[in-house]
Amino acid sequence: MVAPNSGQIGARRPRNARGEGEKLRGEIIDAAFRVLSTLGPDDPFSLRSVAKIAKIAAPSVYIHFANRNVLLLAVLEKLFAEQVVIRAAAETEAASAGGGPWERLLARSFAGVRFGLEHPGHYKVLFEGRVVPRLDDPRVADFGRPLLVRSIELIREIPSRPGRVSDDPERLSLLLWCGLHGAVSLRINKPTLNWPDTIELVEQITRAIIQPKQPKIRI
Amino acid sequence: MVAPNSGQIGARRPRNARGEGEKLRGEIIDAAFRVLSTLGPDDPFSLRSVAKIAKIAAPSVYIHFANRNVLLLAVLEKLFAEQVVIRAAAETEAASAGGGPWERLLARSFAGVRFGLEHPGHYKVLFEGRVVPRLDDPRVADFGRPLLVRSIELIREIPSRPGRVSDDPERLSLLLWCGLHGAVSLRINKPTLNWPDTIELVEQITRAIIQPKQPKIRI
DNA sequence: ATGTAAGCTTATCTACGTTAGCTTACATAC
DNA sequence: GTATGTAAGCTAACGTAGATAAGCTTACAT
Repeated sequence: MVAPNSGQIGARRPRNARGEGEKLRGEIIDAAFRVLSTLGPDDPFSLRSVAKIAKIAAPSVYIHFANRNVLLLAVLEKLFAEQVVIRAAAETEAASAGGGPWERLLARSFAGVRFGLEHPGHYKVLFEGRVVPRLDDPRVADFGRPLLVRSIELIREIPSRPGRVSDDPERLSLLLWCGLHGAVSLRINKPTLNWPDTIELVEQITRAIIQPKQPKIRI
Repeated sequence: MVAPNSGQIGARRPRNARGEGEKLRGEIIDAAFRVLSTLGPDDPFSLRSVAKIAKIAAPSVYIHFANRNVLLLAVLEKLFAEQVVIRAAAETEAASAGGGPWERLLARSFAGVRFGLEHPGHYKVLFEGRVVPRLDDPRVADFGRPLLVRSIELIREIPSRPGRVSDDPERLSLLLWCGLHGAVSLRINKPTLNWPDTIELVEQITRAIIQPKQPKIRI
């Protein structure tokens, strides 16, 4: 007879009460979430590592998810939903501190960048196509698009100096995303470059693209 | 008895002549190069796939490379060296067409971006940390830094309008890299966004960061 | 004819996704 | 209070793929 929870040293996880089996579903998603956050830049995402974190046997994942890809899709949804919340919270905070559209946009930008630097594993999954579910679920391609929408609205409200490279808020928002994403991605992937302070970096990128009338910043 | 070149359908590769065994080394690197270029965003880079492309048996790789990581390092070196050449060629072309520093910088930017869009597999290896050799070779961290140096020099020579977000050419070059890298990376990873023409994208990003006196562009 | 360079086969150990079917313990019925 | 159905999660096993070690085969230069 082999020890339970094959391959583990730790304690067996207490079984959920009868009728509460669905709890495990959430615990598995949480475990997958944690696995993704600690994944090296080139490590595979395995179901078995998820099971280990969740302290369950690998096949128990199949009780709640048809296969690895379905689990992955669920985690991706959670990750993107979290992004929406994080940025909205940052914007709300800036607004309640009296910030106008420029300050709010900056707050959103900074929140996104800070998240990426603090959670490179998740950032890579979200925006670098790291760990893709091999499903042709149409949702996958459009995850993340909502993040752009709010940015367009804010840009529309920001009074600008002359010298913007485009008059189209949608274009500006795309350019801004390019700059910010590039900053996070490069900083993660080329950490030995001569990186300035994050706030300064975000402000310079956002200012270069948006060219707001406002002069300096706090946040 | 099993067929030679285990697992292959194709013909056996002609053996190198005596004394020319080193040729295989180059062929293996080339094969690895090709494997990387066709790798999906989340596929593992395997020695066996390299061997298959090189039409040799997997263990034959060990004749020339101590292990998978050493091979990877060799391919990375080749990839980065190629980048230097590609950009230098673009700059030279712009220069011989009478371009000044602004046109040369744009040419370099465009060459880098176009490369990324045409070779996303390689781009991800170069700049997104996709497939990392698990070696603490100090060279790995600093691969790519030389690409920045030339950009700094050019920026120093470009007359600018007022309104730059920084006076420091080194900083500007970093910001520019962020913008361009972000554009390539996002375009690869979020292809369903509303992407403009590549030249326009590159020009807008470069112009926003550098704020050159020059008005419009051709290339 | 033979030594040796060039590349091959075989084999081992590890890890993965996934299937099949088993164990355990609680809630209810008697 | 004992039996039992079933929910919850487990073990065992299969087939695939990977990195790598050990040693074998083949054909050319001498």
